[in-house]
Amino acid sequence: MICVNNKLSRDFYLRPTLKVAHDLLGKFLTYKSGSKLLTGRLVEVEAYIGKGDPACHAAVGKTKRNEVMFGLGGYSYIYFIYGMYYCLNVVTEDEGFPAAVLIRGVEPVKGVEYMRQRYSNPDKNKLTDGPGKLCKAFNLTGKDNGLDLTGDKLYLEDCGYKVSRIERSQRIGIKKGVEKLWRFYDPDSIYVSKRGIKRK
DNA sequence: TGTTGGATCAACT
DNA sequence: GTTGATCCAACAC
Repeated sequence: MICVNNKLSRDFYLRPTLKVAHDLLGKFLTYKSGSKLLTGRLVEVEAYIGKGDPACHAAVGKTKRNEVMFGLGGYSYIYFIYGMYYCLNVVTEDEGFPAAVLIRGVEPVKGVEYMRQRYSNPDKNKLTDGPGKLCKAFNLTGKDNGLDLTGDKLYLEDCGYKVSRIERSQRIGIKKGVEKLWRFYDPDSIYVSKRGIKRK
């Protein structure tokens, strides 16, 4: 799949978060790690919207950790969790409205051998089927928080790929706001996260 | 200054 | 189905 400089514009991210989440499926995520180019196609995402969403980090108000979510859409929000993992989010909507889309799963497209190097088990097959795993594979950490997604370090592109089916469900791994059907995924991909499959 | 729990994953039983 | 790994932001004191 050839894809040259077709980055999603700022306007893409400034739309309502549920629309952005839905439209992100099938888009290509690229990260430049040194001289390496790492790319994956999005297959699973979740929306976290505003102070009224109890599962959203912004529900407690603006803090040092979540402040990028309060800013303009089209930036990365990366946070550390469970002492071991990072999670990548895409900030959405206008400045002052805190919302983001969590990237939960991608299909590796480019740089797979480099992603594999980051795991101790060299035979590991599924490297990007889960939010913590894909950050590890892409070498995304706290240093990449707040990056401009219309820039050159970390960005999303439309490569003309069309997802044939999109399904919707409850979000995974949260205790509050469980009733909202704000998770979107491609049911035909094997890179949908394991917990995501189990919890149906 | 101290405590607590989390948008996870892998390795167990 | 359960548990351990392992950090830091948030909040209570």
